[in-house]
Amino acid sequence: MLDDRKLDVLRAIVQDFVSTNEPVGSKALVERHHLGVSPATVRNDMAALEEEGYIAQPHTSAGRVPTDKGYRLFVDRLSTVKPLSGAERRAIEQFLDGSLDLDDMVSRTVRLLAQLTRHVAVVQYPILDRSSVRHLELIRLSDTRLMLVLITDTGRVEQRQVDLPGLIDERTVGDLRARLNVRIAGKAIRDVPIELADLAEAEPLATRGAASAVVAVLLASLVERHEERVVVGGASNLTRLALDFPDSVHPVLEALEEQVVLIRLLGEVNRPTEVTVRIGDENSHAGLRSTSVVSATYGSGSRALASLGVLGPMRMDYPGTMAAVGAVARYVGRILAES
Amino acid sequence: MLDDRKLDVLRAIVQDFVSTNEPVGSKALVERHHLGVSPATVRNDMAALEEEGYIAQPHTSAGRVPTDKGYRLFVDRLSTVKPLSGAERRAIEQFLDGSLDLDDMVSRTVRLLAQLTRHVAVVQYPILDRSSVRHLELIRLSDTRLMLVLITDTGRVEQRQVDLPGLIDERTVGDLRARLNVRIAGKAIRDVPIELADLAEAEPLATRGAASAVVAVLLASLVERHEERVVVGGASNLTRLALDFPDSVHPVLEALEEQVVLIRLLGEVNRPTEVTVRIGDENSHAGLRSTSVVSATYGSGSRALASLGVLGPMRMDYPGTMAAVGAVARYVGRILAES
DNA sequence: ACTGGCACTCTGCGCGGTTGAGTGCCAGCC
DNA sequence: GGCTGGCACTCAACCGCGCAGAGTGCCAGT
Repeated sequence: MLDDRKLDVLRAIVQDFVSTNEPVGSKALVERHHLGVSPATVRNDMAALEEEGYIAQPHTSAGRVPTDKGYRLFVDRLSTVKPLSGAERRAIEQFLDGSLDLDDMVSRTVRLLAQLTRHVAVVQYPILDRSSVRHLELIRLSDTRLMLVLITDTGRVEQRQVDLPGLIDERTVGDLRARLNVRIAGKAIRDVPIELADLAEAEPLATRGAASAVVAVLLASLVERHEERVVVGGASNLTRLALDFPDSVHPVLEALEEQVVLIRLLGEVNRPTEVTVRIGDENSHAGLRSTSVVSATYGSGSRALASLGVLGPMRMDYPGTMAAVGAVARYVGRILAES
Repeated sequence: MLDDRKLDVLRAIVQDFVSTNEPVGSKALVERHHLGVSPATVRNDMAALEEEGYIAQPHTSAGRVPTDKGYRLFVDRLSTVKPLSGAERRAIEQFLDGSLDLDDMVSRTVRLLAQLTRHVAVVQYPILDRSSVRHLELIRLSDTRLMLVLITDTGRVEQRQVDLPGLIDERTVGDLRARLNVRIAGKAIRDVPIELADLAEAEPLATRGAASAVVAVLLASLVERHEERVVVGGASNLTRLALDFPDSVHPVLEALEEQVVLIRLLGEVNRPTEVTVRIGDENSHAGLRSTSVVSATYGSGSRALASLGVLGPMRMDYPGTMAAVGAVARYVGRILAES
């Protein structure tokens, strides 16, 4: 049905359209690519490709444009991974190596991705659920108030204030901190609720109230922060390519401001570590029907922590973008594993 | 030179143009406002206003449009503060009252401002320089590595890792922590360098290396974070009003992605607590020449901590926006003072 | 000092014709 | 059977034109 030459034609159409943003005609095709056949032959192939739904024409007397399905085939079977240039490699290292803390690294990663791909970058913080406890700190703010600081192995820091039912002194705080850390330091976050389930009961009467208040706040914070944080950058790249978005960039920008949408966007990844591409209609959110998302999960070692990626027009340089996203994800993972 | 009626005419022009986004003509003016004079008279006044540079016409045979200078006069002398509606008041309280921590409050504030004003919101974190130390925590990650967590009275948390020159045990960490906190807890951040200048020398020989490493990292983090954090939200409001930006929204979006620009934007505020308006050319950044910025400082008590505001087209509802920004700033300050 | 009237100036819009790129189809050729 | 050159056809984009309408500036009159 689709012989090799037809696939060549599709590949050529995608490449030309990506670089020129104009419907590509049979004549232009044979001129720019050495297909070894005449325009008329290409026209026949194009008719077949259109029949199958890989390309379409905006109007009768115009050239062809790839459809979602066409891009999909291109990404799956017709594109070869484009290795990063040395300069790009170096940029990644230089950009990320000086990171001070997790916040800093995430914001650097966003800027880096946006700059490298010239698209909108989206980076998710390491998911709390998949991290483990490095340390839980209790700080006495007043006689009846503690601050609770949870530090994870991925460098995330969560803090909450706790109002206590009674007075507490510095020494009792120290004891409680020690007992809590014995129980949960090094444990996976998702196991913390189990580990702490019976802590309050085991406490001496004097600290039982304080202990259960602390545990309550801690557990609550682990649950509510299930909504994970996502950072966006490079939004100005949208307006630079405004003409690629038929219904204007407004719905896209709106979608980018909803954390929930972004999390779903990155979360729908199937296979970890691999670079995933979602094209046009494959995105569940209505406002993103004319965009493509290239994402990858990052992690330290074999553990997937969260995802990052970029979002751009369907007309994008898939091989280059996929290479960049993959490389950044790997590098971020490596840095997290080291720290 | 500018009698009362001319000012009335200018006010009417600004109001009409803000609501319709079309050059306003003399006839439409007398119809929509009861000025008590004929179009011809208004035309004479308009000619005078144009002479003085308060209004301009896009082309001959079109109506008039306010200039930067015209908006400025409107804001300074012609507009009356529009009180917030009860619903708006309630929205502010409900939105901000449930804040969990500083991060959460800042992101809520951004969303609130964007929603209330329907413009792009910009919120700055409390400036480190103007906060004081609540507590400095040292956490032993390994034999040669500490994590340093600085908590300010405004709820900011800064963390850094410190590599030590030698081994350290849990107890020594505790001693060092105690001595550090005696020195700096409750002190203004800007005084910390002075307080710690001679700490290492006073330390017992065993911990001197560790102490000076910690102090070095701490001081470095206070200096480098001089670049303060700013959060942006509601960028999709830009594209909603795209036609208000003659040179497209692209340069505006670009400017919004540069922290430095944003910090300058909010930092140029002159008098604290009051709401400040910067119109068109009054903004130093080139990309923001066709925007207006309404900002205010917020603080707890009498101390100004940082600024927040919104950015929108010059054609904006100044009285309403100024009221909203002012109210949010006051409320944020109140919450910070309580916590 | 204000008003009505009038001539003038432009932008925006709709119309029709032209251009050119691109297509589909068909008959002929290898 | 597959490829090619030729040909008629289609349709968006462009251009020039004239018209309508909104708005102005100016002037003479009240």
